Amino acid sequence: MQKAIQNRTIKTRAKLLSAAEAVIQSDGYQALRVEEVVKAAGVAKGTFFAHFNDKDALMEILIGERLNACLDQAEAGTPPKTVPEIIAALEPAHSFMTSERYVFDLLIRYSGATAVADIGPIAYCFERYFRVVMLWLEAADMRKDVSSELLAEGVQAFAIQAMSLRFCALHSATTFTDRLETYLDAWLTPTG
Amino acid sequence: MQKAIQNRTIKTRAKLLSAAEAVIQSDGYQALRVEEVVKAAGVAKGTFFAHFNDKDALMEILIGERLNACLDQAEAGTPPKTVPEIIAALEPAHSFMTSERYVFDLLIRYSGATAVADIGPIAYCFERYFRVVMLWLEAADMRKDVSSELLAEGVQAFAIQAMSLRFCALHSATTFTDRLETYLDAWLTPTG
Amino acid sequence: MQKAIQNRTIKTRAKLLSAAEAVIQSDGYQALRVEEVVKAAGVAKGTFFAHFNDKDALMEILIGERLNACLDQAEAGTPPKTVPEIIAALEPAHSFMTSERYVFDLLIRYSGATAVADIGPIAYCFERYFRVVMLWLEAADMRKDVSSELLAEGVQAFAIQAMSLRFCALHSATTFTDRLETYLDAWLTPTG
Amino acid sequence: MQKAIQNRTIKTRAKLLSAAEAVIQSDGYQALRVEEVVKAAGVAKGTFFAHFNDKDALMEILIGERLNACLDQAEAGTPPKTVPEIIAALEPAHSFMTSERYVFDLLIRYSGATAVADIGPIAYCFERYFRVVMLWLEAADMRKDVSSELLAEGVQAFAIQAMSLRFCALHSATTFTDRLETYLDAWLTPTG
DNA sequence: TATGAATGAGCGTTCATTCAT
DNA sequence: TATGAATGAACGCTCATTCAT
Repeated sequence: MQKAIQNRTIKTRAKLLSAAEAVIQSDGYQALRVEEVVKAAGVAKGTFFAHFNDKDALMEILIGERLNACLDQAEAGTPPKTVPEIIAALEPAHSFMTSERYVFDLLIRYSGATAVADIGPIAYCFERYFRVVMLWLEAADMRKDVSSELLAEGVQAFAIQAMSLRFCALHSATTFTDRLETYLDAWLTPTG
Repeated sequence: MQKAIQNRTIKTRAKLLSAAEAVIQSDGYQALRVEEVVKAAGVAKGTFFAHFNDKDALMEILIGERLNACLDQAEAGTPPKTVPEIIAALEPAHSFMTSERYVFDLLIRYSGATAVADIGPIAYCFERYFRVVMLWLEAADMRKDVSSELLAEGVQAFAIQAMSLRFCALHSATTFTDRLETYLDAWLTPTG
Repeated sequence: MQKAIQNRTIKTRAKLLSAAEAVIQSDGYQALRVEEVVKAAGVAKGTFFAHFNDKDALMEILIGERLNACLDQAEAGTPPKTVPEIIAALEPAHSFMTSERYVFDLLIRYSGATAVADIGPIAYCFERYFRVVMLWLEAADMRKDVSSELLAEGVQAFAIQAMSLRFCALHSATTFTDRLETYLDAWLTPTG
Repeated sequence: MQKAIQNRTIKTRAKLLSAAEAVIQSDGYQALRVEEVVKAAGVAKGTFFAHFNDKDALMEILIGERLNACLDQAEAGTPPKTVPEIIAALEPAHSFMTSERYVFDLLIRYSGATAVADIGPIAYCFERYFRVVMLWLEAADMRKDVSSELLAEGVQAFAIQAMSLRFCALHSATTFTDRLETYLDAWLTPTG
C-alpha cells in the first residue's frame, strides 16, 4: 500500500519534471509557466505545489541538473593543467549559465544558501564548481603563494565577471574566452 | 514659453523622485509601490508613466543616484593607497549595494547595457566604480605586471563575489571585509 | 467530487451576477464598474476575469437575461392578433431596450454573431424576438402575399427604427408607439 | 489682421482634416487616435480641441463628407424607378456605411439629433438619404396607399436591418442585396 | 495526494480631454 | 490661438500560490 502510493508520487513528480523540460525545450526557462507545466503533465495545479514548494524550487532542480551534467563533463576529461585548458573544460558550464539572462540571474540569486538546510541544487553546484577547480589547481603549476581554495574562489569570481559582461554589448569587443583568459592568467600565473 | 513648460516637467519629475525617496526612506526599495509614489507626489498615475517607462526605470535612477553619492564620497577623500584603505573608501558603496537583496539583484541585472543607447544610471555607476578604482591603483604601489584596467576589473569581480556571499549564511564565518581583504591582497599585492 | 467543485463555480458566478444586478439596480448599466461588482460580490478581481472574458461579456448576459424576461412576458399572454396588440405585447421589451442609450447601443453591437460559436445572449434574444413575432403573425390576420418570416423581420426593422428615433428629440413630435403603429399598419395590413 | 488670423485658423483646420484622412486611409476609422492626427498635422493636442469639440465631432465630419459624396453620386444618375435600381443607386452609400463596424455604430449613434442645434453632419445625411429616396419613390410606380414619406422611412429601416445583418455571419446565406431586394419588394410593391 | 477554483496585489496602459502658460 | 504636460478613472491582466473538498 505504502509502496503503491510512493510509486504514484514518484511517477507524478517525474511527469512534472519531464513536462517542464519539454516546455523549456521549446520556450526557454524564462517563459516557463506553472500552468503550462501542469497542463503538459496532465495534473492539477495544486499537485504541482504538493511536489515543489514553489516555482523556483522546480527551476533550481532543472537548472541544477543541467549544470551538474556540465560539471560531470568537465570532470570526465583529463584534468586541465593550463589556463586555456581550464577554460575549455568549463566551457559547457559557462555556456549554459549564460544561455539566458533569466538563468544567470537565478543562478546568482541561489548561488549561496542562507542556511545549511537551504542548500539547494544550485548552491550545491557552485560548491562543486569550486571544488572541481580547486582540485585542478592543486595539480597544476599555479602560483603557490596563496591557498588553492582562495585561487578557486577567485576563478569563480572572474568567471562570473566575464559571464556578466557577456550580456553586455558595451564590452563585446573582447570575447568571453579572451577576457576570462586574461583574468586567469593574471590571477593564477606565478609572477616571479 | 518653451522653457516654462520644461520647468513644469522638471518640477513634476522632481516631485515624483522625492516622493519615491520618501517612500523608500520609510519602507525600503523592495516595498515601493507606484501607487504610493503618485499619491505622495500628488500626481496622476498616467503622469508617472509619462516620466518613466516602468517602475524599474525609476528604481534605476534612484539606486543610481544613491550609488553615485557613495562614489562621490569615495572620491572626495584622499586616494587610498593600500588594500584596507581601498576597502574602507568603498565601504559606503558596498554597504548600500548589499543593503537589500532586492537592490543587489537589480544592480546585477542592470549592471551591463545591451546597447550604447541602453546605458542607464546603474551601468554608468559600474563603469564609474571601475574608473575610480583604476585611478587609485595607478597611484598606489600595486603589482605592475598587469595593466591597472585589468586590476580594477578584478577588484570589481572580487567585490561582487564578496557581496554575493554576504547574503549567504554559510559563508558568514568570515566577514565581508575580511574576505574582500584576503581577495585583494592576493590580487593586488606584488609577489616577488 | 467533480460536482462539488462545479457547484462552487456556479455559486461564485451567481454571486457575481447578482452583485452586478444590484449595482445596476441603483446606478444603471452605463455606470457599472467591474471593481464595484467584485467588491459587492466579495470576490477577487481575478475571479471576475476567470468567469467573464471582459466587462462586455457580463453586460451581454445581464442585458440578455432582462430581455429574455421581457420576451417571456410577451409570450405568456394570449397571442396578440392586431397591430396595437402586438405593440402592446412587445412594449416591455422595447421599453427596456431603450431604457438607456448605453443599453441600446450595446444591443445593436451584439445583435448579430460573426460566427455560430459567437452567438451570445443578445444575438439569441434577437433571434427569439423574431421567432415570437413570426408565430404571432402566422396566427393573425395579416397580409399573406409574403412569408411570415419576412414579415417578422420587417417588424424587427421597424421596431429598431422607431426605438432609434426615440433617442432623437427632433422626431419626438410623434410618440414611439404611434410611429411604430403607423409603420406596422403599413407593413402588415393587407392592401386590397 | 482679422483676416490673417482667419486664414491661419482655416489652414490649421484643413491640416487637421487632411491629416485625419491620411491616418484613416492607412488604418481605418476605428484605429484613429487624436495623438496620431495632431502628430501628422504638426500641431499640438490642445489645438485639436480648439477646432473640434471632441473626437466624435471630427469623425462626424469625415464620415459625413464621405457619405455625402456617396449621396451626390446617387443623385447624379437618372432617378431609379424600380427596386433593383434603387438598391443599385444606393449601393455606394450602403457599402461605405458597412465598411467598418465602427463606422456603422457611429452612424446609428448620430443618426438622430437630440436637439435642432445638434443636427450634425451625420443626422443631416440621414435626412438627406430619406429625402432622396422619397423623391425617387414619388416618381416611381410604387404603392400609393401610404405616403411616400412613410415609404421612404421604411426603406431606411430595411436598409439598416440589411446592413446590420451584413456584420452577422449567421445570416450570410443571403447576400445583402438579395435581402434588401426582398424587403423592398414586399414594402414598396403595390399588392393588388 | 489530487483537484482546480479562487486569490489578490499591483502593474502597465489607455486616451480623450483639460488647463495653465 | 497654440501649446503640450498633466489628468484620471477604469480596464485588463498576470500568475504564483492557497485551500476547501
